[in-house]
Amino acid sequence: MSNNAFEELQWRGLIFDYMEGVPELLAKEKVTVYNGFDPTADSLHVGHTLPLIALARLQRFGHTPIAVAGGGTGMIGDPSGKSSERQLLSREQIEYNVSCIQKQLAHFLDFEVKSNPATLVNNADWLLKLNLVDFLREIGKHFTVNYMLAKDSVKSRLEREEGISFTEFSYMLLQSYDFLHLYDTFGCKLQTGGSDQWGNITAGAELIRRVRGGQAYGMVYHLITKADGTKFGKTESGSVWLDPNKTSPYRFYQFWLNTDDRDVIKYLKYFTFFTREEIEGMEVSLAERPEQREPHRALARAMTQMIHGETALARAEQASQALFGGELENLNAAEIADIFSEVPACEVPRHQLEGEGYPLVDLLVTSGVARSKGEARRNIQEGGIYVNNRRVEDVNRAVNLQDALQGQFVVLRKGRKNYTLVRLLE
RNA sequence: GGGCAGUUAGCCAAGUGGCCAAAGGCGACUGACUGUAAAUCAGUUGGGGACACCCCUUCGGAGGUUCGAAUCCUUCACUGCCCA
Repeated sequence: MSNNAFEELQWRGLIFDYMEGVPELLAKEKVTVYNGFDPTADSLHVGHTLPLIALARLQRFGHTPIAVAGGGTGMIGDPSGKSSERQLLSREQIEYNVSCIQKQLAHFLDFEVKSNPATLVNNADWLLKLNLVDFLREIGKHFTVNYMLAKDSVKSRLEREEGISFTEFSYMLLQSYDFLHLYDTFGCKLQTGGSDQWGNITAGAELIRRVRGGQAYGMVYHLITKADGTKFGKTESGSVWLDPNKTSPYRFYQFWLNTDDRDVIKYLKYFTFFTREEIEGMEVSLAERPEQREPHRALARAMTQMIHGETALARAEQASQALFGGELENLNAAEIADIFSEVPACEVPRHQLEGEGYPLVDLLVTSGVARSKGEARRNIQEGGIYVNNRRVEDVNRAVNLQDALQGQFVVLRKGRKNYTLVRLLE
């Protein structure tokens, strides 16, 4: 670990831009720093963890973190980084989302430490109380429309035909007000965020300077990019969430394990607490023994443990080994049930497999492996379907009781790594 | 309220009376090669079937013209832009 927070974030490649004076501030003072999180869904996803972990890093250097759930700003919608106007969420939905993500936010920070305990707040607590006329007089007066129009988030939308609503246009005022409020209440002097937040953050610092004559700072992180140009944090089945009910620990583990070689070292720096020496060691391993995928494994292990804990990690690893190792016949019923607990499953009455058995094409559809019989048939013809890890050659194959592992399960697989467990019911 | 433009498959986008289950691109799926990577190459991508052949449904909704409509007409809805 470096001996100063800024250097630490710097060598990890996190910092995209910062206001003048930030390195000195972080070196000399114990700073109260905040980062906001939008309640656009009922769970955070992997992308959110970057600024969140960064907040935890800052706390380890003695700074005091504040995580802000955007229960108030979420009512408006941040235009930053969005190419079109967003649908407003209902108030109930936002409140529910806030309650969900607050639990997740709390997981990363230390609230017990005496010297610099973390704080968790919801900006609905102060924003919803605002009175429009007062707000326009006290806050709005400090911003010129010219200034606001010059912000990237607004400018890019003005260039498009559909424009930007007054609602979203006003967003930066609310976020600026947040900063001011936290400055007044907690002495918060630094705001962090993704690089798309630069405009909102500088607006807040500007407001503090004008209203209080105070000096506040901003620092933004790189948006996470992928070498193949696709969006980080998405898989074929959607976003990778922190909530285990939305993304199972097994899938979560697999998400990290499948990281592109070109990105893996970057992610280790971004997301994990491995030291510089450890990461440099993995860089060597990647160059010399790429097929071992040591860095990928380390990344997947660290992230799964951090988010889901030791037990879930052990299960995810065990499942991964069994699934990609192949030998299913040697497992007992309890092991199968355990390993495949992470994998999509369906239930089928045992009697359907009696005699001739259940046509595989139909089983693929009822189990959700294929969306239609045509697709199922195609998948088999292409050689992409496996029953108990054995490739199926015959489109007309049926699955019968002889295929049942331990008399209770049938394991379907599509392609290299899409497993589904069929459970037989009495 | 007025004028104009638009609404085609997961997305973008061609098609403007039959040869249209609908070009092309992206995405996605499968295979080969591999390291559960990348790149590359090949195939597939509305549904159903007795599956190299047939049937059904789909081009914003409803109705109509026609032997025949994604394509023409009427009407409704929605979206965008401009004017008030």
